[in-house]
Amino acid sequence: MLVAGERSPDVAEGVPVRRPTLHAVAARAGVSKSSVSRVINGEPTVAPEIRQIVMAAVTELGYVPNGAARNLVTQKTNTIAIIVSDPPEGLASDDPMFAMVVRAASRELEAAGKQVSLVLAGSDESRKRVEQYLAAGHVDGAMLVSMDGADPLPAVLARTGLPIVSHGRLATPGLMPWVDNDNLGGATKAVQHLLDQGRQRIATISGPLDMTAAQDRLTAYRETLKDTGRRSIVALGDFTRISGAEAMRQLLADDPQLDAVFAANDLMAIGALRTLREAGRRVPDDVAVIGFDDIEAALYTAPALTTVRSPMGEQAARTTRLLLDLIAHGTADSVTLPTEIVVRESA
Amino acid sequence: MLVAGERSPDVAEGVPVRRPTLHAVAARAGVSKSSVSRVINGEPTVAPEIRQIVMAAVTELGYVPNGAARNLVTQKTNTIAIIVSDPPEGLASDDPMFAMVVRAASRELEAAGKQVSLVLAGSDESRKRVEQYLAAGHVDGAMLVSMDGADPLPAVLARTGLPIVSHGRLATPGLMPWVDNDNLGGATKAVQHLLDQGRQRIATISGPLDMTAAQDRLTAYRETLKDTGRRSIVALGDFTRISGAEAMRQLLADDPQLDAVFAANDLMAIGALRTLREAGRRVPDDVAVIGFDDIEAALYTAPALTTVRSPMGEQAARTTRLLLDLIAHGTADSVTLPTEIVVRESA
DNA sequence: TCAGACTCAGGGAACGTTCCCTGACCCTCC
DNA sequence: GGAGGGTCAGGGAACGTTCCCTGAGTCTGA
Repeated sequence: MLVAGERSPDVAEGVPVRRPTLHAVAARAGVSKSSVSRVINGEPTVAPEIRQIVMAAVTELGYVPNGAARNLVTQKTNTIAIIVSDPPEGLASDDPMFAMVVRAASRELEAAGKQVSLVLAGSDESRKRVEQYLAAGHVDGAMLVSMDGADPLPAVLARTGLPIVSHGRLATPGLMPWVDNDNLGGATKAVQHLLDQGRQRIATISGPLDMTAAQDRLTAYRETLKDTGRRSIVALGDFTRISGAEAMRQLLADDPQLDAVFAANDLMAIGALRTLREAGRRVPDDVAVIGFDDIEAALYTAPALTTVRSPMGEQAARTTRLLLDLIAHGTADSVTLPTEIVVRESA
Repeated sequence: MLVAGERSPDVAEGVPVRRPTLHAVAARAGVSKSSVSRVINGEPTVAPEIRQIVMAAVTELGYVPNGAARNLVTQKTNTIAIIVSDPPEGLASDDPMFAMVVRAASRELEAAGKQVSLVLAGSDESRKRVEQYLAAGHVDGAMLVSMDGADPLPAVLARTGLPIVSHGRLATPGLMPWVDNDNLGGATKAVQHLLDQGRQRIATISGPLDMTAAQDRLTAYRETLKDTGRRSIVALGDFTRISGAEAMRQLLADDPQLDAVFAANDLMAIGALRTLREAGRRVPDDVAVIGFDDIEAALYTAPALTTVRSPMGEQAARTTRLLLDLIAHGTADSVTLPTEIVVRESA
């Protein structure tokens, strides 16, 4: 019942309503706040009848423990930061990798009862903020996503002493555990597939070379070709569709006779496909195209894209579990996941 | 200088190092913690020399204020929740909308000095957790993304009294402010474009009808066609590529004579394109295809997709600012953003 | 029957801030 | 010269939990 002048705790009208505290529940139930705390936290050493009385008071008042107070006293937050290096405005903002990774990691963390704090590390000042944020004890651990080699952030964050892992191997080894794909193996398979088809002039569209994934894929391309005495034909992209389209134009200008392209990711392969279509080259008859990642869109290109499957969702999930392990046991081992080739129409 | 036996505060080796507190800084600087607090928070009523001494102690000790303690006493967290309804495992996990919206919103929040808490609301139990999470005072406000009409979450959360806004209009009006596209207008333009081309049998692939965006787009399709005396040909999708491909198959079976399709989003249009190609229909000669959203991938289909541009990034940014307004002023007005048609090759 | 162990509730000190309030000190002006 | 006002530092009470410790009460076994 509401007495005149009282406010229903459910209704907020402008004035913020103070939520009930442990103390209020204790008073309502006629027990100490220690007992209420014990009930809330499911401790066994509490009499069934008291538990029942307390539970009744809890539901009656709609009590929910205050997070900040809890965090303060327990010195943990139950929160994990996902730190994504944010490209300058506009670049690859619909990146399927972002969606897959963030989503898969969030699911895994949710399942482990952790909350997710998403941090975009873009400008230099925001990097400073990230460091402060972690140091402020807002999170129990962090997961780095798609850091490039030039980025000082991993080293800085590693020094905080907080448990941190990386999604993808870092340029600087030993800083923290990571989970990566077998980029070397996957790219080798891709190029080998083109060779097996009898392709003679095999070009590649590389990713940004400050990222280890791009480096590895380029290295494997070069090594594999070298063994056959063929020369490398390389154009540089940045993992976006448009950079793939542009790089393909350049490749066609550099070597009009090329008959195959290995793009370091599917997005760039999709861009390359468009350029080839505009240039009147048939795929795969005139030019074979192979990508990397096997994103869902690869199934819907015309022709459907042959590519290397890298299990992005699983990589994210494994990275998450790696972090949880690190938090729980203080140690965790890096993992490399296998990749496999998926042959469709484009090569 | 480190005395033997001491630990550098920078280095953590197994044992977690306690970070310095306000108290420690005060002791180091030889002032009270009140003064340190004032310096940290940039209050003007502090003598320059004291400020300097304190700042020196702060940098020397590497002090960063503890977030939990701050949140506890100030009753605010500087954190905003982005609550995304998470589809059952696997469904549209590379959704470009997810990436765009989360990214744009995060950028805007970052710029406003807010932290982002990403919450995936999937199963029923996780919904319960979301409610508890908000009630626990972990965030100052929340933004709902792509809630379907059947979802009880918006109503439940609205009752917490916390400032909440919705990205996209909700099925239940009046619950909270929102920012939406002009779906009605955009879909009308799309269908009108097909009519203007002289298309006779215009079908549509609808989105999931428990979402207002899908409803609006379908309604506009129906209304626009009704005026011309044509009959509606509708297949149901769920906004994913594969559902678009499947729906297209069904449409072709239902009416082999159709000469145009309006897909309620680009992803489904992309799926439809594939089915049409497999069925040997030429686009746009035999069948015109038009999508909705103008995602980046629409530029890379063959043929390039004609579509309706809905400014997803701006919608997310506006939704974010709406929330910040709501928090600051206690009130905010819903917004509808204009849409425009983008004519490419497919229609 | 009584000591000792065991069970379980309550009191109260932390956790690390912010912020109100008091009061020291200096300056100005009558 | 002293009252009054203004500036600015320090003390300490919150904020809402957890968790250690004490102690009341019950049970067991000699």
